[in-house]
Amino acid sequence: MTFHDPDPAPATPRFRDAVAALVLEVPFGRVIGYGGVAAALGSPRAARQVGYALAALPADTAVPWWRVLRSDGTVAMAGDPERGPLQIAALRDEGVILEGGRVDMSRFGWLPAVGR
DNA sequence: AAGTTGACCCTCC
DNA sequence: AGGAGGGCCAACT
Repeated sequence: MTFHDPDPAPATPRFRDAVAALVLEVPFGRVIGYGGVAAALGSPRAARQVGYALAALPADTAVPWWRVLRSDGTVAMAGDPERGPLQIAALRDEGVILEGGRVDMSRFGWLPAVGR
């Protein structure tokens, strides 16, 4: 008997996949912070990596990347002429209120395994 | 293999 | 309240 790979090395970065999987679980009308995703993945300090993972998502991804906001509840790429307004519009379309370009994380914030 | 980058976060002035 | 700097971890060149 040969020792086949007990754990097939992920050809693709595992963190990105984990981020995508988690964000994919964010319900409609809810948002989560980069730090929240990072903490859920076990690396509360890897908030930047979360943003980086979302940036690497394909354009046709099913991952609701627009539901991921900064810790302050502001849109990370609000300065982006393309995805900026697009993300804001998507959030408003889901019923998420942006007061002064800022979302109340205490209200719309969602955490996995906690729900509320 | 080492250095640089980055859709962030926290602390200090 | 606003602005600047350093720290972090993972991926890329």
